[in-house]
Amino acid sequence: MSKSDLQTINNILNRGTVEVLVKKDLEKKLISGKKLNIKFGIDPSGKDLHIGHMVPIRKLQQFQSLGHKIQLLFGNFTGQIGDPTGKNQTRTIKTQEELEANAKHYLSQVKKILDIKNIEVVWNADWLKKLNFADVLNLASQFTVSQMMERDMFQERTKKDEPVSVHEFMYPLMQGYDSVALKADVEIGGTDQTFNLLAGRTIQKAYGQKPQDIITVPILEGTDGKMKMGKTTNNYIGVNEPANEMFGKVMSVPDDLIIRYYELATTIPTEEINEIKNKLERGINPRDIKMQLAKEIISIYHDSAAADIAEKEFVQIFSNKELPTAIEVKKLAISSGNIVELLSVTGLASSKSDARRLIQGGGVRINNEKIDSPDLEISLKKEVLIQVGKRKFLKITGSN
RNA sequence: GGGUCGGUACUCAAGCGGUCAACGAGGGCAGACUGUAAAUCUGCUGACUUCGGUCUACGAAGGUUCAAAUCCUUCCCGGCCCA
Repeated sequence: MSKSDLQTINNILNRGTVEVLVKKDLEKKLISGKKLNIKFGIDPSGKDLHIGHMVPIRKLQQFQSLGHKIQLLFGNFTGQIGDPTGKNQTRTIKTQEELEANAKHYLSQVKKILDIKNIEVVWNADWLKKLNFADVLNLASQFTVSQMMERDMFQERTKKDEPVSVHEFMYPLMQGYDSVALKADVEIGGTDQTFNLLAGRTIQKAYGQKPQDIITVPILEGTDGKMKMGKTTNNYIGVNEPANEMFGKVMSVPDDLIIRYYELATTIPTEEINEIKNKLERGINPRDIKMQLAKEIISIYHDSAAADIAEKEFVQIFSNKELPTAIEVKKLAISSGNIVELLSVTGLASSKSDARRLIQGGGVRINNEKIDSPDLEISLKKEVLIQVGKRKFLKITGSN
């Protein structure tokens, strides 16, 4: 076993993990060099991923680099029920084509980190839909109601007088049975998955298998630094976002999250991160460190050239308060128009009322001059530059 | 099945016949300051408007009333307690 392999094993077990159960067991397995089945479950809803989603993916990549088998499991069966982690909405059943498109979309995003040619993609409906009621009862008999209710989320919901449906108890059973079907040696998930991951161990034992080890990884906080990264909270950095967007978003992350982002969202070695930590403690401007971080992240999802350009652009717009190099140009089929109308049709404001509010709040500039009247008529004979807030720029030209 | 409490905007949460597009808080957006950090301060936060208003919204559908988020009826959904 090479030195770098040992390094990777150390990373697997210690970097960016919350819990590793059973750590000694897993360590032994890893050092033995035996090929392991590494399971990771995905909800096939076809969403766009953000760098928070990539935290466990990065962990998978570490396993992959040691030659272990990555089993990406699309929960097309479980997806119909919905993990109680989210809101208890009845999911619409998706067609086969939709599911496949979603999986493709998913893989196209994780391939920036994972070698997707070398993974096994599986669908849990393949085995779950074959189970009959007796099988389900057998699975259910592995747990007591109190054990189920121990799950923190159920506790919370009960405390808040929110409903918990019986079928939600089935979710960990199914996920656990998935581990049986895959003969998983290790399963990875966010800390919110701990219960489900542990259920896998119980159920594997019931089926006479050696229980999987589990690794839980942190849920990355979003750019607001408070809530977990997500689309609904609008605090995410999407992996498919343009480099400039990424740069700005990383810069808006609160200072005290810099190290966490380094640990969870980059491949910078731990020793270097410690150096950065030292620098911060010695009072270096966190802004400069954050710029490094932004470039680091962009290099992963774009490349280092794009990262440099994004940095220049950022300095230009926000430090020097100059215009961006490239501004989108929109052509309209009119020769002039009311400013409120223009803001609304170009999407710079979500409605005419919104446009009026923005103008009254002093957030709109035309050709670099602040305007204050919503009745302004704008001639489009020449190209007009509209700026809304600090970061929305648009050039409009008319029909003649 | 019985009892009881409840369902209000992105979230929490007031309001309990007119002054309610709906108090307040959080979030969001914009402005000042700044490092697009934090903290702080200010304004805005349903849509349309000839800026007079108009329309749509307080679980759903009906009804009472000049007037309903507020009262009545039925229905749907949920919590808790009892069985």
